[in-house]
Amino acid sequence: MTKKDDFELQNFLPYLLNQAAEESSLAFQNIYKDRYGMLRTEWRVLFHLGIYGRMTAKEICERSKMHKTKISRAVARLEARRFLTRERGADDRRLEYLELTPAGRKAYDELRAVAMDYDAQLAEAFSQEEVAVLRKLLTHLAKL
Amino acid sequence: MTKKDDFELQNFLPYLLNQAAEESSLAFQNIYKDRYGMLRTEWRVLFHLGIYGRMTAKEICERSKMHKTKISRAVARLEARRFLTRERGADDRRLEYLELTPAGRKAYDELRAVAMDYDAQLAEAFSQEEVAVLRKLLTHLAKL
DNA sequence: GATTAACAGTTGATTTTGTAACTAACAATG
DNA sequence: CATTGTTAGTTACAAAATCAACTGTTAATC
Repeated sequence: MTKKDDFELQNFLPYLLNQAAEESSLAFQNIYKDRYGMLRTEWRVLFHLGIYGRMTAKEICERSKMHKTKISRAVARLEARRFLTRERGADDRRLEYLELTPAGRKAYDELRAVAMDYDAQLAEAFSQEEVAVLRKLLTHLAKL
Repeated sequence: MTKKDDFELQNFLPYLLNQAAEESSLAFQNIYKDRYGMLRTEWRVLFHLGIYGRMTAKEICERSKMHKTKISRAVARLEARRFLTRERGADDRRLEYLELTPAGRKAYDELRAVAMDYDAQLAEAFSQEEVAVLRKLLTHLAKL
C-alpha cells in the first residue's frame, strides 16, 4: 500500500513491458476473443502472415520469439479453420510454406482494424512524436 | 518472406508490445531463472512488494492484471522460500497483508540490479529523451 | 439477528504451454 | 553411398495457466 520505491519503478523495463503488454492484450482480447474465438498465439501467427505474407513456421519462430511448439499448434488450429494453407517446399521438403487463405486474410484485416482502433486511442493521449518514439523503441526491442 | 505490409506493422501496438515483452522477458529470464530459479509470475509479485511495500494479493491483482490464482500460487511459492510473510487483516480477516522478509528484499534488490543493467543497455542504443518517453508511455499503458 | 449477497483467497478440473524426445528430410564427411 | 550430424516440424509428457466451484469472512437488507 505504502509506496516505497515509486520513482524506481520507471527503471524496470522488463516489468513495465510485461505490465503494458498484459494490459493491452487483455483489452484487445475482449474484442477478438468473443468475435473470433482466437487465442493470442493464433492472432500473432495470423499477424505475421498478414504482415509479411507467405513464410515458414521457422521464420515466424525467429521473428516472433514464440516457442516452435506453440506455433506448430497455432498453425494446426488456423489450418483447421481454413485460415491458412500449408505447402511443402519443392526443393526442400522439410519446409512448409504457410499462406493465408482469403478467409484468413479477411480475419487478419478485421483484427488489424481492431488493433488500429486501439492505437488511435493512444494518439489521443499523447503527441505524435511520443507515439512515434514508442513504436520505434518497441520495434527495436522486439528486434524485428 | 516477401514483405507485404511492412509499413503497417508499426501500427499494431498490442502486437509490438507482446513482441517486445516476450523478447525482454526471455533475455531477463536467462539471468534470473538460473540464478534464482524464479518464475515470471514470482518475480512480478516480488517486484510489486519491493516497489510498493506491504500490500494484499488483491491489490497486486489489480495493479498487475495477473489472474488471482496465478498470484495465489506465486505467493505460496514465495512464502515457502521465506521471501514473504502473510498477515491477516486485524479488522477484516479476509485480507492477507503480504510483506517481504529480509531474504525477500535481498532477492528483490538483486533482481532490481539485473533489471537496471538491462535498462542500461537501452540507454546505449537510444537518447535519454527517447528512453524517457518510452517509460512514460509504458507506465501509462500499464495503468499504474 | 437471520438471510442473502459480496468479497478475499484457495483448490480442483480442464486447457495451454514448455521440455525433451521423436520423425522425416537434407547435408557433410569418410 | 554409408554414416553421422543437422534442420523443420510434430508429438508425448510434465509444468503452468485459466476457469469454475469452493471456504471463510464481512456487508446489506429484510
